[in-house]
Amino acid sequence: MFRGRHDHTIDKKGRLSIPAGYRNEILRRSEHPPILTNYKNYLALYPYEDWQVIEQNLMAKSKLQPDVQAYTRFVISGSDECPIDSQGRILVPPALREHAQLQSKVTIAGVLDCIEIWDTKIFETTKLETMSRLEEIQLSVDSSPTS
Amino acid sequence: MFRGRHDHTIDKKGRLSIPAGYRNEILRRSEHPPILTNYKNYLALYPYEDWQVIEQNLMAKSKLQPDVQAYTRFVISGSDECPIDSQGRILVPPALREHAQLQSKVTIAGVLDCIEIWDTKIFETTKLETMSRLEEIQLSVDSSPTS
DNA sequence: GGTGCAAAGTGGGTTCAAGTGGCATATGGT
DNA sequence: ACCATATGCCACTTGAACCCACTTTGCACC
Repeated sequence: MFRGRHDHTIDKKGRLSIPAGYRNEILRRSEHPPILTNYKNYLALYPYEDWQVIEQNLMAKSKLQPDVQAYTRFVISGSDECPIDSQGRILVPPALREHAQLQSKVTIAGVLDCIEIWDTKIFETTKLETMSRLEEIQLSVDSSPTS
Repeated sequence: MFRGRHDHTIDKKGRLSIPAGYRNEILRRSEHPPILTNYKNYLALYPYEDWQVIEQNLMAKSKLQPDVQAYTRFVISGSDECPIDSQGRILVPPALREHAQLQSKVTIAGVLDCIEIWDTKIFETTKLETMSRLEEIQLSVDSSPTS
């Protein structure tokens, strides 16, 4: 399980060091390099096996649904293997860097089964937005279906 | 069960000693280090097993629901393992220290299944606010559902 | 009631590892 | 063959884990 928040910096070459704890957890879970993918305005890093579950869930959906097609295209075409180098860093591809607007200050957030990578400013504003609607969100979560 | 209130000080390194009684209770309940997490404007420390129940509930929810994502991100990225050191202290991570505005004077409150950690000033004003609406709050509690 | 002891809370200093930037070497394309 | 880019490697800095020491408080025993 991934938890916690770490504020790191991404260098001009797009290298980003993964917090040591997460790193060990990723290596422990799978031999394969983890997968980095895009979401709305952030990136997410999955241990390989966990990512496969996501792919299979998408494959199980009807491909005739336009929204399924669009979502699958978005998520899968925006994903890539991201091997961790000997210094514990990943190289974030330019396209993903631009997608998430990563410049220098980056916030790395553990979210149970994956690690999210945000521009720090965007993360902060998103957090404030969540906090301002917290009671409403809690009720919504409480009544939401299980997967 | 955790009860009572203790006023402690958090030092410049972010170390905070846990009242001896709570400490023993935490160690009695689990081998694993407890989990510290953020709420609206304070922190909460859970024995590991109790925290796992919270995580399991979140994991069971559909990850495609935006509100589930937002809530999970807020709660889990705002949480961390907080091992108790040999002097009975925890180290509060910088992000959490800032979140709860902990500077020096800290109030530690036992609240049944967890321990809450507040900036003393904020705790006091919140307490006054609660007292001023006490009858109203009592009625609301009385009519609220059991989980 | 006073004294001594033990436990709890607080502070400082040292060591070691994690994170970061820069340099050097390899690689690939023109 | 040369240049540009990417990858691997090294060194510096900062912060966390650990250890030790001091102060205060509560309790027990004289």
